[in-house]
Amino acid sequence: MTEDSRAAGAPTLEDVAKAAGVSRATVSRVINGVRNVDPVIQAAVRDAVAVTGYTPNRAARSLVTRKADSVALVVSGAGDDPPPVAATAGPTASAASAASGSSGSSGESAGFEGGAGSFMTEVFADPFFGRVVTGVVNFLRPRGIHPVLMFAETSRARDEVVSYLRQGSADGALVVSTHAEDPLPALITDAGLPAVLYARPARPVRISYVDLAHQDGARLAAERLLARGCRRIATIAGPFDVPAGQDRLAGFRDTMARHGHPYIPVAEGEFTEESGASAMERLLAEHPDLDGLFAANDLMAVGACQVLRERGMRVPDDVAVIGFDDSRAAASCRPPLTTVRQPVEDMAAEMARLLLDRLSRPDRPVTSVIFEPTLIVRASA
Amino acid sequence: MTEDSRAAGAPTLEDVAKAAGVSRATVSRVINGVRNVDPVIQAAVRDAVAVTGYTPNRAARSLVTRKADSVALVVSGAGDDPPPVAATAGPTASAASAASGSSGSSGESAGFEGGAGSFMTEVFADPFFGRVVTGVVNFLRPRGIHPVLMFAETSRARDEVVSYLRQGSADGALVVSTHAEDPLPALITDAGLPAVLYARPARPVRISYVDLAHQDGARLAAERLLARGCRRIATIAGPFDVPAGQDRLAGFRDTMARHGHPYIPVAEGEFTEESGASAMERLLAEHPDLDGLFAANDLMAVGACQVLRERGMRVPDDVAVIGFDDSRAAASCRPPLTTVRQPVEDMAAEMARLLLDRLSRPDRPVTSVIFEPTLIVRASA
DNA sequence: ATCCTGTTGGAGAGCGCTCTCCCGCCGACC
DNA sequence: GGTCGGCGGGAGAGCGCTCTCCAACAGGAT
Repeated sequence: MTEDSRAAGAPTLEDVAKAAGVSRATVSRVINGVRNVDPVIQAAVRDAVAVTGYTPNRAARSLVTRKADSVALVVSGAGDDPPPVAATAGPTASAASAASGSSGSSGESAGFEGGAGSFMTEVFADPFFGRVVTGVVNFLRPRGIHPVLMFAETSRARDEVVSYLRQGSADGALVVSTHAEDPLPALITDAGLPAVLYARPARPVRISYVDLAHQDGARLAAERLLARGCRRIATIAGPFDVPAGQDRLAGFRDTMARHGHPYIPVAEGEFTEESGASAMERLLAEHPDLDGLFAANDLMAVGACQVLRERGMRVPDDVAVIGFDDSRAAASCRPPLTTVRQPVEDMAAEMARLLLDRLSRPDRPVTSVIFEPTLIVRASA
Repeated sequence: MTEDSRAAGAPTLEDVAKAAGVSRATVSRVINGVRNVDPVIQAAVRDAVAVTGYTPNRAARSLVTRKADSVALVVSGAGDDPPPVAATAGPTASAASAASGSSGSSGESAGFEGGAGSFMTEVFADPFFGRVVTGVVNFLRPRGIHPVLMFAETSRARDEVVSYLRQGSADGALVVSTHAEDPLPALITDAGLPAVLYARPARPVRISYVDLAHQDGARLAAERLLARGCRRIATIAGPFDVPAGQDRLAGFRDTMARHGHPYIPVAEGEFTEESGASAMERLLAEHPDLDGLFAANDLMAVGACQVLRERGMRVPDDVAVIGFDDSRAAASCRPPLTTVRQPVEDMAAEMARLLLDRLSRPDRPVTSVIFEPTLIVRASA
């Protein structure tokens, strides 16, 4: 408790004003640095603030400014709605679905009420999300804005997100969908609430997003494999129902075709290590003489490398392997993975920038930003 | 925009009251379910709410209730203060310090202003934090409380956390320190703000925390190794300046001593895979005939296993290995790691419970909770 | 009938802040 | 010397909500 403040409660503007011998309005002006205030009075006010230990009350300020100075950082999934057509609900770029059945792995712990533990566990299993948080926080923090973490994996949870935003608890939302066909973006825009997505939504929504030029990334990978001299090249694609999966495959095929390889063996994976391993096995069953592989993400590449090693095939000597994302897994893989870097932190920061932009000028048209990938060359290709 | 609401703005209680033909107070009572309200009027109010599309304004509510219905989830580090004595600043239980120099790994990305990217990247590198979030969110969500993510790795950032709490933007803090000697807990309690820590602080602070009975966990590991018939047992300890490191070592030593092994080779690690590997090498240099190993966390155990494999020593046939934490790394290790399970999700949920408890009854004495670990037996021991 | 108790709805006072007015003062210009 | 513009400060009206008080009324006991 600071001393001479009134009964119990924290000091208010009124208290500071009294201590400084000025009006509330003047204190407010000094604190918010608005309009000219006599330097002498300014000093007096600052002293009074220090003496009283005053901190502005955020709720009161929010009430009148109609801004919360916080944004919702939403991790959104497909959820419990009746699935429309394809029930495959594959995870999107880089969000592992952790179908791993490894016994004893944490999973949902006992005594949980929500039972939604598994979704969150999945989300954090992939280092991708941590990179997003890093990028977002780095951008928001210097601007005095804080992210509120929310999960929207059920329709109930989605409603809560929308309601949270409508209450004015957050000024807007940064949404990372882990699944295609995520209904949340539409819900948010329908409610007229500002939001920015990570990655282009599967079905078009009038909403801004940040994405990667997946096709270009796949092109880089293809060119690298070809330049290395690989001639019997296959690819492990991401889920076909996810834009990132489609685009990476399309970009890879196009480039290969343009270089005289119209037919490329493809196995579909789900962006997880396990699915990468099994895809590799399927590929090898039909094409045991492969000498080059492009996996649509690092996790699958790691799974593929493991299978190759078990088969006694050396990477990169027998088979050159290229991943995608430049996740931590890529660097720690044996051998370290050549991969297409997705600048996740920068992209996340851009999401935040777009959102704040939108907040300050709501009239502005909805804009999106596409980032260019780069090839990170390591040992595997 | 909902229809018949007034000019532009969202509908308010007043609007609903008008639509329902009652007073503001009555609408408020219906919405908050307080006191008896005639069922007929209740229905009318609910209809009016539906018609107007009313959502209560959180700021206005917070202003009068003096509650934010949110808590700060703070990841705190040692930061930029002059280090007191030991400059080692080891990471605490389960938070990898990611000193990994693997080229090209994300790290801080270009163009960042804060430059604090690396701290966050480190934090998320360990699945531990994701488990904490899972536990916390699972507990808070059904109660309508949301976590605001904050990082407190510099003294500036710490001040911002305190200020955030003092503003009433969050009702309290859940603090996860990644380093010993973290000044944040003291700052928070000095300001009279409610908080709960994950893990007992290195220097005693009057603050509640949730922790694991590390010594008991170490005892389980020791007993398991002994029961297996191991007789030449060593341990890779955590940093000596971290309570978790000390306790796990003490518990292990005690149990071994009680079973006639007063001297146990010890190598200090830093809770990272790399430090575990190098500790293993040091251990083997002096004791090439080891047949049992207890590593103070899974990451170090994984590093140790790698070294053992490189030396041609089989796990568990030549050397039995036990880790600690039951992190994802334990399950995905080859061979899967026998480990001491730390129920992180439950512990995190308990943190949240303790905090809410404290918020509802601030007079209550500060209480802490210690969880009991369990041994998870897999292939490595 | 009268009184008292219990129940239910309304009036209105704030919560702490911002921001629009408005007013007083001073210097400048005619 | 008068008028006027500009600058700096105060007064006060809310922002949307909760909650205390009070009034109105019903029903039972006296």
